[in-house]
Amino acid sequence: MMTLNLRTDYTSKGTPMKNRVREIILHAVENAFAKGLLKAGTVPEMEIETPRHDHHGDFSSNVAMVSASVQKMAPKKIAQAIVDSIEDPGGIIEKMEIAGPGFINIFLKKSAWYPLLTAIHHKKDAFGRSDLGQGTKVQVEFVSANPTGPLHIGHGRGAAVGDSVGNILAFAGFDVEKEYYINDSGRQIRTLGLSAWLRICEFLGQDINFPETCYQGDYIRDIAREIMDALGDVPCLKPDPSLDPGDNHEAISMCAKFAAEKILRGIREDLSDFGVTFDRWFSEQSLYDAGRVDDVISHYRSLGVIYEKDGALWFATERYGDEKDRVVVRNNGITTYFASDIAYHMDKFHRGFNRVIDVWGADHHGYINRIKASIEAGGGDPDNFNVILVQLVNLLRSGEPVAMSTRSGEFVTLKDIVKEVGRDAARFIFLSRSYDSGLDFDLEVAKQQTSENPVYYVQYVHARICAMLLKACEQSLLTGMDQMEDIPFFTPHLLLLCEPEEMALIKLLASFPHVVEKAAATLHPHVIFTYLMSLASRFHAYYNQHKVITDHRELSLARLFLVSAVKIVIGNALGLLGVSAPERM
RNA sequence: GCCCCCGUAGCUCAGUGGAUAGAGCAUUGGAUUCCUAAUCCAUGUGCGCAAGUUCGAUUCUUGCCGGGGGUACCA
Repeated sequence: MMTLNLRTDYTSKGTPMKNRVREIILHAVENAFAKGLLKAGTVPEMEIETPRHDHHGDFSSNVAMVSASVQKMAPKKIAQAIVDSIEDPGGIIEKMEIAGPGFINIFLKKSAWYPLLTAIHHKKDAFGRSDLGQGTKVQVEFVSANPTGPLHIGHGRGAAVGDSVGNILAFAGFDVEKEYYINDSGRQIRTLGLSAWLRICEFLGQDINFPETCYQGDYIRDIAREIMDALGDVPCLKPDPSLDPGDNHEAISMCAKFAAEKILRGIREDLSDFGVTFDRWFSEQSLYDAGRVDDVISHYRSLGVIYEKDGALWFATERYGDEKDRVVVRNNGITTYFASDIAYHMDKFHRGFNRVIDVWGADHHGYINRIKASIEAGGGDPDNFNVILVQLVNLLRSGEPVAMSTRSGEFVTLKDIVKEVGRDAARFIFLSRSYDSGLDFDLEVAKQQTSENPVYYVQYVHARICAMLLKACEQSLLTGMDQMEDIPFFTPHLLLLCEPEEMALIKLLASFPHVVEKAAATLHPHVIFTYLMSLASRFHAYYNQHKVITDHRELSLARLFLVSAVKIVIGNALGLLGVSAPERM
């Protein structure tokens, strides 16, 4: 079974330019049918693609090749018939060539591209938006770390991915809600309470054997002290030599509640410092309190999907493709996490989400099938549930692995990382690779303000352009920073933009909406990263080769118009990744 | 054993059913009287192996090899 069984019924609108070319080609095929150059019929599924190489044109179509079997003609002859039938009322085509095995390569006039720059200035921070999602309600749930300890670097990657996927989907026309699921129920929370309680007893002078299964980190001691300060007068928190500390259930549950709330506040704060906020924090305990878990169990029991065996209750997930059936209530009467997960995911769909996306660590992949099974058994469509599995992060310092052990409590927290390397650098690196691959995160590299660090490479573009706009203002080329965005009253002579580097930049800007759609359709934020790197590279090359502000006033204005369009797109793309676009560096 | 991810340049990784597979780092050599050198330019015998589908496969399928993660009445 595919991990990411994506819905494919979101059709890309493509870029306006690509669509115009598509229409011209399709019209030419119809003409060729009418003229009898080709056998009339339907046009097979064809593509208008952006070729890798400039000398293959601005766009290229494989229509002749995919038509070969139907037409029973050589692709090149079909291509010739189509090219001979082209009509171009808008006059956007410079020339067409038939190349390779039968590609039709289309070269557009430079003038065809200029309106795009105006469009970017009009749309500003909305440039790149689309209605791909058509308002589909989608929930992205991510991080959802248990409130038993601080967030670590793996959570950081999940946070960056989930937040960015949410941003991208919203930009692509989905109605997005971001949610954090709090596992505030169950054994881990009890263990947390026990850990804190034992530390308290230790402080109070009792001889304690601190079990390995308890949380070892120093933060537990800090919390224990806080509990003593805040609740020291509560009777059950007094030492009682006649009672084994592990049996003081009242104290343990009081400590658990206090500790979980304290840790959760820390998590919220760390995420907020990381630039990640949620629309909703959903408590697992609230499902139990509302009886939802029991309801779900009895519901599925009545459907015959949950059955009793060996004193436990089992969910028949194997019927729906899982490896084996799974326990929902153990023979000691305690529910498993799977039970509340079923109720939780049912609740998501009941809340009206048409699509549910969970971001999990890759070590949880075994859960996908059972959750899908529970959705299908409940009459839902498991394809509306997607799991993004985020592979592990290797934390390095100058190429050497940083020792991390959750059990000993010695690990670098997300907070530490953000403090050391900064929010922008951390987020950019987390999103620099596909989450399908493991990620090396080197603290020293992330900290460096040099070319080795991609975040500065991209942010520098934005800062450089801002500096230019400022200079233009000082020279009275522009009357204010807003002037460039005041398009209805001012459009420079864009025909002056005719350098190859300028055309390359404009074409790259034109592809941004398509890049966003691709990122949204595949749920892959690194697509935005890759785009940013190539746009930044194009810009820096242009900057080094051509002066924007020159003695030639009209040319300067046209170039400022171009680079401020670059600034807008860089800003929009960085925003999707949750990275800031500084005005100076 | 079974499941998931990965295998592309010395290293870290993008990418694609098609026409000459890219970037960063590293190496070596260059560029600044000039809008920020956190920059640019030059520099490369690489798609793990083997079958299959296809007009065409690095891309899709299967098998194998190698790395990582999972495989509890744990979370």
